[in-house]
Amino acid sequence: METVVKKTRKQQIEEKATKLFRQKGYAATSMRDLAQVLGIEAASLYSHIKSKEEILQKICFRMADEFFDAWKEVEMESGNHAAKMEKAAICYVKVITKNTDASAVFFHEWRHLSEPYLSEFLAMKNDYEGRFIKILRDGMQSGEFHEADEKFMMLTILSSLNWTHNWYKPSGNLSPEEVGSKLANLILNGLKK
Amino acid sequence: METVVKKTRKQQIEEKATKLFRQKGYAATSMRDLAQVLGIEAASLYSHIKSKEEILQKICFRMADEFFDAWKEVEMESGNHAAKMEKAAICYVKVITKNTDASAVFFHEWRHLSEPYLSEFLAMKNDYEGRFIKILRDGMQSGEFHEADEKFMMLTILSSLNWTHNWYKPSGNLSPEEVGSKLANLILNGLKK
DNA sequence: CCTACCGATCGGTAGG
DNA sequence: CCTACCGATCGGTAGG
Repeated sequence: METVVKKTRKQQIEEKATKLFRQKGYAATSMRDLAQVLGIEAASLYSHIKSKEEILQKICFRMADEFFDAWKEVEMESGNHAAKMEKAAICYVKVITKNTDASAVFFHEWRHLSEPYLSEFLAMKNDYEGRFIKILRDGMQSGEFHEADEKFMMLTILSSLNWTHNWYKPSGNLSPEEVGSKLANLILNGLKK
Repeated sequence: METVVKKTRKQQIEEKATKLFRQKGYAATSMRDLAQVLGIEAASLYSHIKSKEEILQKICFRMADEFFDAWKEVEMESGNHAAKMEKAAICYVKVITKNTDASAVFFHEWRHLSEPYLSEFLAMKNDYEGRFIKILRDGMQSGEFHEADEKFMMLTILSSLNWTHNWYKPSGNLSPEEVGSKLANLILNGLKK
């Protein structure tokens, strides 16, 4: 049923590297490990990529791009702040669940980026966190949300959303939308009846 | 005001290693890095420790022990399930905030443990998660909590609690108890008024 | 705790 | 994409 897309060697390298970086961590994954998975010699990798770190950069910045793309949909949400937060959670979780391997690398291995990529990455992260904070602040000002420390709230919410990369199984019975919606519901309404 | 405790060389090694493992990751930290921070030669480390991994084992299992110790206090809580969950959150967060460096290593670097330590570690993690699930299940059965997937709830709650290692500053104006209590409140009652 | 050193492995290049 | 190889660095040991 799926359209078979011919993958370039470079795409194959990035895909296998993503899996390995997730499993073993970036630093503990050698180019020889990667080559072996692809059935070629380590030296041959360098016909397609410039360096080990280049692969990490691709993974991290592609994920960042996807998160920013997803936000466009959030901006179209015209409901109240709770609806905006739910929409943000759903869009965010959709990006994560679409590629849990790349997400894991994105969340855990970015610190191995060298400058200036590291600074750029952190700036993007900060920007994104600010967007969540804005929803929280607006919702508090309008009286819709409880008053509380915005940053504390943002960190707590994002940690719940981020963690989905670690347990979401595309083969399970929850769609990305359902996961995002359920998470938003728990965050907004709480556990207690 | 603090009591000055004489630290053994071994303790100093473990302390500095914890900081480095957190900053750079376990795999990317070399024994020469560690020796340099201590002002000695890398070879000299081996008079005090058996191997690099032994340090990681100590960090991970000491944290695990502290989490289990903390649970004893949770068991003494005799209130309703919401009170039990709050108590569990507070005790858990207290352990994390007491040592954010070791917690970061505990949460991120355990996968570099070799067998049989890895299996033992995962078994303990599973045990601990089960304790949270039990509170959730009991609270649902008693009608105190909303019905929902227990595992999903547990993962969401724990991810919020775990993430405190990443932003808690002992120098800030929130005590560990306050952080745990606020997190529990957000989880139990939600963001919405 | 040091000097001296080990074999293994690392990311990457030259040249085909 | 391969063979052949580079200098650097790794965790760790021997012997003092």
